[in-house]
Amino acid sequence: MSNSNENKFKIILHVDMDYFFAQCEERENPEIKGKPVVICVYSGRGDSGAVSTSNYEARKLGVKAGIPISLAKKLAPHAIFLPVNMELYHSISDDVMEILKEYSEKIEQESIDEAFCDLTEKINYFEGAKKLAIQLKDEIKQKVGLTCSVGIGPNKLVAKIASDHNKPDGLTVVRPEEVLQFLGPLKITDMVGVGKKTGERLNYLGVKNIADLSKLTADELIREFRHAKGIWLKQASRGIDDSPVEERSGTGQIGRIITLKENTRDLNIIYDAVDQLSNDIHMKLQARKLSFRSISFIAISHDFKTHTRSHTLTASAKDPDSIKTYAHELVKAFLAEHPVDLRRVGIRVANLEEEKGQRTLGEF
DNA sequence: TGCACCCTGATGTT
DNA sequence: TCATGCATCAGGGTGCA
Repeated sequence: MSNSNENKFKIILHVDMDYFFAQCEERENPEIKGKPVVICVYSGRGDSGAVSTSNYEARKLGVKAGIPISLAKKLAPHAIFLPVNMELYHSISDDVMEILKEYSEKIEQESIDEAFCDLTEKINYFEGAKKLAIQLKDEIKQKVGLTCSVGIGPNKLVAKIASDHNKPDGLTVVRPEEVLQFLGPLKITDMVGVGKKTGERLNYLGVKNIADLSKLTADELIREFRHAKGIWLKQASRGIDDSPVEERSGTGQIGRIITLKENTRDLNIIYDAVDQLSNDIHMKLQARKLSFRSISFIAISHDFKTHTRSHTLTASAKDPDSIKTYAHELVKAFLAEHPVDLRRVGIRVANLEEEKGQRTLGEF
């Protein structure tokens, strides 16, 4: 079957590193392999915190991303508990992305451990793409020492669901004519973009799997989820997705959030924390030569409610003092309105702009 | 009235 | 049960031509 002369579908590959953070740690300390490994984000309140991710041995015991560390310790008392080491994971991620770039110029890094690769121009039939995927998996295994799961489909949506279909160390190829058959029996929460909340609402409508979802009319879905999401669900349920694989120009926002040592509304303690976050944000902006035009203060109160206060500047800024000054104003305004103790505080900058003077010659 | 932008909270994932 | 740290998105509000 030839694609080049018909050009009716694309060939998209999605790579998803298996239990990434935990696998990185296994590579660094081979002696922990085979034991349950739990990667933790500690909040700084003793053993309090949440599980970032875990390996399959730990998952079998019920230890999965997002659960409290205290619960993880009850479920898997003999597991290896390690703090996150983002520096290591970023460095390994860079190595994987370098390999991926050898397979296509068109790649889109989706997160630290996932990426899309558009093979349409490289290969014109799915069997060839499958051979490339086997080669890619092997190269990552040899050079980086980690396994990954790969999905291949006629678009990003299907490729991503396919990579998730058979893990770890899996390879799933979904040809255009197999899309409906592949998606139909899957749970609605297997669909990218359908999480717990949306899943519950769909369950309420009698939808159990993607085939059920595809039977609902666009009107019914729009009535429940409003226009944009309704249309998207209708299309996605039939495996339709036109979004291109494109290099991400970087994130649209940069944020940092921390948990305070104890719940408080003491201005000095909150200012100290906010200053520390502002310095971190400043360093991230500097590293990427960006300035910002809007800034938010994020407050999670003692009752775990999230609140935000934001401010948009008339001109962009980048210096640490500006971040701190605006952040302090937002903190004051928030506390004046909310008589609550805060558990976590965060700062986020958005409307990011390339620093002036960083333009390339081509733009002149 | 339509549009662009802003602010906020919900959501998804780890 | 106890509950991190990020990013993205959608909906409602507001101001302006």
